[in-house]
Amino acid sequence: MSPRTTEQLQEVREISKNKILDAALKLFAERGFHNTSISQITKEAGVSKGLLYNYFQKKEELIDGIVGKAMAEGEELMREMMEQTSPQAKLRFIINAAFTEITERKEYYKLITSLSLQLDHFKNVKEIVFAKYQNSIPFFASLLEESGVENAEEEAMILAATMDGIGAQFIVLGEILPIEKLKESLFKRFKLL
Amino acid sequence: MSPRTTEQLQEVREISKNKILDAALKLFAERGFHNTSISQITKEAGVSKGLLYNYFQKKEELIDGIVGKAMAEGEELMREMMEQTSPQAKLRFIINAAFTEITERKEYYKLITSLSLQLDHFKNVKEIVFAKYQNSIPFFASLLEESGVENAEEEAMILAATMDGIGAQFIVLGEILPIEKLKESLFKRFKLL
Amino acid sequence: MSPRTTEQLQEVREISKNKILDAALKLFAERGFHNTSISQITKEAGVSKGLLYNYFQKKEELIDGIVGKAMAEGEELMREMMEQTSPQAKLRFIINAAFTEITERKEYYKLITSLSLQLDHFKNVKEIVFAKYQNSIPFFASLLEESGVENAEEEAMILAATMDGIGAQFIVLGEILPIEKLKESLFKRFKLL
Amino acid sequence: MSPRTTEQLQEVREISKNKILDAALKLFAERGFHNTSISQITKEAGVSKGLLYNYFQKKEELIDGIVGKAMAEGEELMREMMEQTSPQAKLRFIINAAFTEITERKEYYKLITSLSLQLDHFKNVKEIVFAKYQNSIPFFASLLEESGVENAEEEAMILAATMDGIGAQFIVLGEILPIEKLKESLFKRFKLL
DNA sequence: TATGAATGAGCATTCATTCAT
DNA sequence: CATGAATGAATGCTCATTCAT
Repeated sequence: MSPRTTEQLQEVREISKNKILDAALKLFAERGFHNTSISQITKEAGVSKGLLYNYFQKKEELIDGIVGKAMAEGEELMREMMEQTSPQAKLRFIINAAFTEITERKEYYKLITSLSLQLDHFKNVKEIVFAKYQNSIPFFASLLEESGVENAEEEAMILAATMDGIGAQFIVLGEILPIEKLKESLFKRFKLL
Repeated sequence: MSPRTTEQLQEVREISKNKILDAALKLFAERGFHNTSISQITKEAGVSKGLLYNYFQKKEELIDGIVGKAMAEGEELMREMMEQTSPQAKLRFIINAAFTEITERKEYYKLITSLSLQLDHFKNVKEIVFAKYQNSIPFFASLLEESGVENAEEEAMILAATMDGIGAQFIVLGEILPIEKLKESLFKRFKLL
Repeated sequence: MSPRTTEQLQEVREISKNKILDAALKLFAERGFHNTSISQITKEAGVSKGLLYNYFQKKEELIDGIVGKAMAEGEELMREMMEQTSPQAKLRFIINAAFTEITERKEYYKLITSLSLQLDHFKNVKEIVFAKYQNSIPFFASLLEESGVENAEEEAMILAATMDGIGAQFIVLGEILPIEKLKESLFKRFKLL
Repeated sequence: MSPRTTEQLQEVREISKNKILDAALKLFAERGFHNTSISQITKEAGVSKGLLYNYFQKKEELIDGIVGKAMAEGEELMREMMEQTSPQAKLRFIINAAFTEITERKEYYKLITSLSLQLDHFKNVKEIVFAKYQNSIPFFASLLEESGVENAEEEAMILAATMDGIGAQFIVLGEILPIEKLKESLFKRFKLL
């Protein structure tokens, strides 16, 4: 009855949006974007269709939200990484985190990978990913350089590609891929042991 | 008066099947599997819906045909590679061929990559891909070993992952990725220059 | 401002469901199940295709609804019959009601008969019909027995079969069949005059 | 090479037509008219689609052929019956034959019954069935009369209806229906033992 | 007579999206 | 802010029918 304050409203909005986004993420990861209907999402979120369309004007827009969340999590990881002291420790931290992501949140990782391949259809996401890549490479390069690796920029790109490749192969091949062995290989190769 | 001979019929069928498969490949590559309708395929192929369903019982079955074609092309490439004399030349050939595929037939490569990520939905394809991987790695390993690379099996897996990763990144990033430089890096790294 | 109450919603749903069921019944009766399309039903009901599928998950499910209605009407008839005092009056009531149904709602009766013959395809309906038969025979038998008919169970079965047969023949032959004369015969035969 | 005579051609035509009709009958009986496709029929008959359409211009026309066969079988049965000497024996023969048909060729009987209900869609068949009924009743009546049954015409109609009803119920209820007992009842009722 | 490739209208069904309440 | 009934275009797929050979 009593009119809510702007902040309260804002908070309510945020809660609803998150319920929806969580549900969408879960279902997209489990079943893919095209095999998930808005109905399923609203049911999973315990929310009406109308409400979903209050916050997201098109199904595709949910993707923006999901990628936003993924990016935020990435930021958080970066912060944790910065607490490491040596460049080697930082690299180890990143690689470990990536491998954990790949193996422990396989479905989610698969979703993000699939979405990346269809970036043409998700314009908003595209620039975020581009920026991410162009920021990361120089940073990794500097870490590698500090670690004493030559041709650091090239090596950084190779490192990034190799990790993406391992991730992609793990999605496809699953346990056939000896992923722990591959991680050790990487550590050895970049003198991180 | 008399009906066509079995060979004539066979030929007619083959032509129609190929028209359909070519159209499907083109559209799937351009727009993705889910964003391509049967109507679009038959229109592109200049053929009726009914005819498509004479040859392919479900939309998914088109994938089998396409992957079959891709595999056949792969076989052909393998044969060409075997004409190279030294192991280094063979590896160079493979890597060059892969990079050519990635850059010159980007849309097709993207399709195959997308499909791979959805292997769960394309059971028939799955085993083909698994077999392919499990045959390739030992073969690459033997070539690397003959080239004087240590830990050849591990390195073969890393090489495969790196190339897949470069491919995936190229799909996403396009010309931003300095793909020629990466190729040179690989050649250097595996002593193939 | 506020969403509709549960009761309002329930009512709206019931109205729509009935519009659809009425249209389906009419068209199925006129043209048969297989010769009636969902489009025709929704057009007749003045409703969208989507709405029909909100309430009935498959075309076959419409049959359940229709049979449900028929059964409900049957129950109502049974109640009216029970108001008759003598067993003869009860039997007369049932036979009269059946003949009225056959002649005055011929198309509907034809539909129910057709559906019965295809019970294999309408599993839900099957058990209802089975139960109906197995309950009715003993009841008719007891009425006949009270009326002084010997071999009441056998006679009840014969009576039921004869009435079904008259109904079936009326569907096929129409006015050629001297249905009033047949009714009189039945009444005479079972001493109901 | 040598041109066939008119009779030979005629014979070939008859053989093909019969193969098709047999296949159609079998499949319609097993799966129903609407659930049987022309493709299935031609496959079952070992014949091409084109040939089928040489002989039958529409799917519906197959029904004419099937009913024709059924009628021919009926004629044959009538001939056999006429070999019986007493009217009682003739009636017993007919009733026995009908019960055998119902129980031993259930699917076929079901098909004929279903078709009868849809006579509106199979115009050609309609008049045949009408004629059949109008010829049969007086004949049965005369047999009953000779057997000493009163109100023979009425009783003949009741007998016909009862048998049709038993048939219909057997289709629906199957073994639940004590069909042997019903037959005995009929024999008793019409003094045929 | 006989074949089967080819057609395309038509069907059941799905689902993103809207809007009155 | 929140609801869910309602929409209808679009989809994958079927099948009676035609016709060049």
